[in-house]
Amino acid sequence: MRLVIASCAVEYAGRLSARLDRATRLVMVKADGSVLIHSDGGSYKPLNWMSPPCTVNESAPSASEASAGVTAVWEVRRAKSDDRLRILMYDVQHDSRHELGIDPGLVKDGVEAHLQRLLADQMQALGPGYTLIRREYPTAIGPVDLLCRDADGLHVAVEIKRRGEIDGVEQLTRYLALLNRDPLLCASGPVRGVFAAQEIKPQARTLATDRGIACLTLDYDALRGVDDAESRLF
Amino acid sequence: MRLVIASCAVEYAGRLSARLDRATRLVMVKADGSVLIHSDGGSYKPLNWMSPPCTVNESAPSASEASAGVTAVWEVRRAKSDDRLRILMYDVQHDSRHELGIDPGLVKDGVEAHLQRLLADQMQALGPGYTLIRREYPTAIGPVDLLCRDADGLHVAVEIKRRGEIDGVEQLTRYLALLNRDPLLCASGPVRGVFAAQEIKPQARTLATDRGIACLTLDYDALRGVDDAESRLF
DNA sequence: AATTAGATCTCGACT
DNA sequence: AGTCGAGGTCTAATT
Repeated sequence: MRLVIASCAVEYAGRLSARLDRATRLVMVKADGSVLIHSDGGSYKPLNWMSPPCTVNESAPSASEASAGVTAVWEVRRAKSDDRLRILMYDVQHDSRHELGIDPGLVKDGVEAHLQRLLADQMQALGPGYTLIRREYPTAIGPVDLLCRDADGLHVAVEIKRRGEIDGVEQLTRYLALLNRDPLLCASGPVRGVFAAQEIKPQARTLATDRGIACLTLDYDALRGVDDAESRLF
Repeated sequence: MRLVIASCAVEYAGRLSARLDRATRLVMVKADGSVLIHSDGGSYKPLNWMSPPCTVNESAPSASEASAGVTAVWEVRRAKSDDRLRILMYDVQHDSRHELGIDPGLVKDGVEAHLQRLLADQMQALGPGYTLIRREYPTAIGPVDLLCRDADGLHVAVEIKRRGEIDGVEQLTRYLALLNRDPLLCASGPVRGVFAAQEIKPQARTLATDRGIACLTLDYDALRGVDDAESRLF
């Protein structure tokens, strides 16, 4: 990885055209040739960049560029497309190279799938007397996260989200409409819905309640803790 | 901006939990307190990060951490949420600080709005005899990009995209269905559709053609060139 | 402030 | 290889 702190101006031409007027920025060149131009604020998104695979070509400025103070011109071209990034370097304050090696990568945890697995293992979190029929119960419009039976023998469809928002409630509503047309499922009574999420937005909660859908806030750490404790018994 | 190249391990806890096992990476601390952890590949997205506003607290490792080779522990906390990023620093190969100042920011060009403006100014790009009725013609389901009349006096709805994909065709189809129920618009004949984009995906073109919607590939540079030439006349 | 739609989206999963 | 859906989405415009 090469790190350059320099006063620079940038032009990009690809899906759109964009330019950065002269200012001091970080220019990061990764081992795969990708280039990122960061300012000292904003978010994790660079001001401008070129995704790999691409090649960087460093050249001397033209006479007119040199007279304007440009000390080097970087041409970054993306392979297999005509995307182009032109960096005009003025004062270079810092320039260093570092060997990083390949990265083991990010290990994620706590995704929706994990919540589903944890909740499937811990039906008691839904209430006493719940039993799991199956995860990913198939319907014509997609799989229902969990299909269960409650203490009274009624079927319950559970939709699990990391963050419970209004479209999740809509999704569950569609499933329920479908499930309630299945005579096998609603023989003993209507199929109920439970909207389960780590965090449920007020709007989603209001809509769910209005539609007779119960809301359940999931405590991920508690679910995981119980699961760990149970697995330690063996 | 502070740039640190170090062997480090990272834990993140927030909407999800994630960790990075020990490896050499770039840790970037921006002036606004945000932290980005980059490997030597991937895209512009960091492996892990903390968005501003947040605070970085550097402390000494615990005895057990120190015995494992940890030289410093960075705790990054996001204000107004319990998001937490813990960075265990091992070998620090590089550590530098740089004053960047505020950035003038990216100036964009070529967005959908610009295409719309250019095409509205250059009705001839649609064909001979076209006249503009209005941009952003309002309907109950949203504004149509351009509503025009062709040489035969028939109304034409134009949907403009940078990249023409299938959902853009669906969008235009919905507009056309609505416009064709307006007796004022389809008095002289059915309202036609034109799907205009810098690049039209084969699937979108097939669907559009199948629905009797014409496709128009926009040459942004040509449109802009003509516009510039025209503005130079004044 | 809250909502919506676009993004040089990125990223992973699945077909 | 292409498509689809979600994202710690982010971002800007609009209500």
